[in-house]
Amino acid sequence: MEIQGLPGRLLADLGPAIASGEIPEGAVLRGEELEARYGVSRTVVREAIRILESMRMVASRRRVGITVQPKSGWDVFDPLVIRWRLAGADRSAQLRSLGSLRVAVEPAAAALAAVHATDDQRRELGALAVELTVTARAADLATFLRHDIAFHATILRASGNEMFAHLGDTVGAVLTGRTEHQLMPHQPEPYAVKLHREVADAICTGQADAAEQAMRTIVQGALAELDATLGS
Amino acid sequence: MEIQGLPGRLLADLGPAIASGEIPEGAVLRGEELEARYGVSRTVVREAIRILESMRMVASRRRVGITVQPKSGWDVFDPLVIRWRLAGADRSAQLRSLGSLRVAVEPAAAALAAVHATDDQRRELGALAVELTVTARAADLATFLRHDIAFHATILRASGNEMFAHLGDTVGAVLTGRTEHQLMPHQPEPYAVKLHREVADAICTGQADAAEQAMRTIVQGALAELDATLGS
DNA sequence: CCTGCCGCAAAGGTATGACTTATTCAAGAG
DNA sequence: CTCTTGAATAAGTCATACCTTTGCGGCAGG
Repeated sequence: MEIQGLPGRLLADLGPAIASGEIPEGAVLRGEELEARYGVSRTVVREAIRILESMRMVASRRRVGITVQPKSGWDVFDPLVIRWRLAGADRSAQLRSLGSLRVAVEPAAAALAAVHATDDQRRELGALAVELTVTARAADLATFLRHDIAFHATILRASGNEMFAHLGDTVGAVLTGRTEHQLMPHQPEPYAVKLHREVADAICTGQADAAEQAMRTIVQGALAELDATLGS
Repeated sequence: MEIQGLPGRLLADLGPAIASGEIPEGAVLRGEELEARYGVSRTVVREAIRILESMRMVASRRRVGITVQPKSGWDVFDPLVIRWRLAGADRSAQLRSLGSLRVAVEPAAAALAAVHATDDQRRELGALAVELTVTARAADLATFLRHDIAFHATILRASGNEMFAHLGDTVGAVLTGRTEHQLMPHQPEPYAVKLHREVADAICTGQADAAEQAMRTIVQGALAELDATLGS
């Protein structure tokens, strides 16, 4: 999953630092300086920088150096960028953006899933809905989270749209993040769990509209809760 | 915008070749071979490969080489990947995916824009709606396209959500692509143009629901037309 | 004092050779 | 037949040299 080797270590250090604003927009890094700071060769520095450049987080120009680009230009859909932002000072802004994205995408995905899901996927969703209900009653947050992530990822995958499917990991990161940072009630709300069952039912029985509506209620609720917790 | 230098040239060649399936999944490239084929040094090859690797299109392993990864793992939101796929054999699949994404995102963006757009952005939208109406009557497809792209990009930006905003270029690529490949009527449909005016009106007057509905009609229409043209 | 030309120097870009390390595969020992 | 071991291979890293672009300062001329 991760970028390997020494360039990976550089990236794991520079990426979060830039994402969090610790290295601010407009800052200039020199390759030679990075070589010294990390005790690596030019090759390694250049490869790491190239990757950051392909994410539009930095731009490297001759006679100037490597300048940190304005946040507005970054590839905000890049999984690494999302993770780095979720980990740092930008966490709440990133959660808000992703919240809106979920409100847009997940209901549409649920509707498509009701039409396109395979039998296995429908079975899987039914099973996950049951698991969610049980672990919610038991207040087993860790297991609940795992199944919740699987639930949403399965629907995104079942939509049959590759782009939706790829948001599965991102949604997973959101759910993990909000659980880790106490942005959720200690025990999942029974109403939310009921809605998950409704979504699963609707998808299993091929009711696209019902699936879309129930899912919309879920993600709108999540967004509202987020806004409430983070303040406005 | 583009990746510069020799690695950029490598990328511009390998990326489309992989995206189009010309270099199939599972194929193995050797660094040394690429050096020879393009007449460049290791440095250059490695940097290009690193970028493809960060897009999850290839993976490089010792003693094995550089293997092309299954399409299902690619960073399908990366602008380069999208462009490469739009340019090659995958064009229709990519257009379908993006069509669904638009149906999900643009109505939501329109609703948000009705609330968050600045005065300048509302003015801009009004002006663009007028331009669309005029150029549609004149059947000036090139100008129409330019304004259409600006229209959708402005709404996405006005939504206030950075992730939506970044889809502006992608939507632009879709609109350009379908015009270039005769996936559109020779003269824009008057009804579609009317809907654009409705969206602009609704956003200018802050009517989120109306904006969302009109926009949904637009993008659903575009998707339906696409499905009809590409066949099923 | 301002303007424009010119050349230097600083920084990234590319090339290359040597060396390191991980990993596959096959040969040989048990 | 299995397990171990070793050699071959390809990527990973380093150090160095040289090329190319470009910003800036100085100098000449207006």
